[in-house]
Amino acid sequence: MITHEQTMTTSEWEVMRIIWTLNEATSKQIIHFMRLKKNWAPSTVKTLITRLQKKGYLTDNGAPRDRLYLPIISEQEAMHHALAHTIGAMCAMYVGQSLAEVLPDITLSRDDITQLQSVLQKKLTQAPTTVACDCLPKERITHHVH
Amino acid sequence: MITHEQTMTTSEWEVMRIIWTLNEATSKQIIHFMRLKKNWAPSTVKTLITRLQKKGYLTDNGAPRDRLYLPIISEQEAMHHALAHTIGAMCAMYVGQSLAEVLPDITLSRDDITQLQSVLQKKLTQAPTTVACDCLPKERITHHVH
DNA sequence: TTTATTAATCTACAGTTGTAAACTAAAGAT
DNA sequence: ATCTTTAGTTTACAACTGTAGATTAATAAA
Repeated sequence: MITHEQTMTTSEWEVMRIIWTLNEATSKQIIHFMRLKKNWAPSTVKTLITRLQKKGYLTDNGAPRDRLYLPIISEQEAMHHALAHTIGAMCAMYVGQSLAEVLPDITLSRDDITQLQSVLQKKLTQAPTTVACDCLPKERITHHVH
Repeated sequence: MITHEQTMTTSEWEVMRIIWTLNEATSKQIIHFMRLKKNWAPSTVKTLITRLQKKGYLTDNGAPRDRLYLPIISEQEAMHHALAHTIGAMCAMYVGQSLAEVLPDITLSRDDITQLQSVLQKKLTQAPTTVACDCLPKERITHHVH
């Protein structure tokens, strides 16, 4: 099987959150927090770190010991991608509704809200009346000549 | 390894979109559309259908042939879950910003936008000034008595 | 410098996913 | 009633994930 797009798994994501928040971290720190969060064994964390490096999400400062691991992609970038990816896989017709359903359960700051409102306001002028379902691929109609 | 939560994979999701849109479908129809969308072999689609049934996302009308497959969960429900799941795994502090970044690239109808705006307006009164990062688990501080 | 400690690498292994061929059982055609 | 065509069931298999023990290589301690 040819692997297409390299995505972060949920476990890997958890590890990245620690590192993003600390800006850089030793395996010891990561292990510490992941034990608190998920009660993972140290080796589990090590494995995840290695995989994240292979996937190109993480580097390190090359120290032979007490090495520091550093994110290659920022948390905001990663979040942007993840969100765009999730939404991109969905039926365009229901995306707006879905967002409206999910929003009430999300904690947003006053500034977030005004920011979002302004973005929406800008979109309003260009907004179409309806959004069509895009779940079925276009049937390329063949004209049967006879 | 004990499997925790049963999630739909992206490939399974593609299959579900077809069925959701047709309301119910024969394997023939699904195979047809998945060939157009992904150029999958018929058996591939069959496998996915079986897995979706095992995971409880799909049933069928029991016919021994030309069987109809029916979704157990609605597209909107599934989308709601997926979106909540993605957002739930993210740093609370940046969710608002991420949404604001992604919104411009999303097609929303005029109604969607006003709907979203009204939801946001309602949230505004209760909204906090800031949202803290929740990437690190709470360190339970132990008081060392000596 | 020998030893104990700890960090990093290697190996492991079952379950999931992407991808599909082979086989079997209905139903339609002859 | 037999053959052909489909639809459904089994089997396959490599890559990816979750989860972690075993081994080796640096350091710190004795």
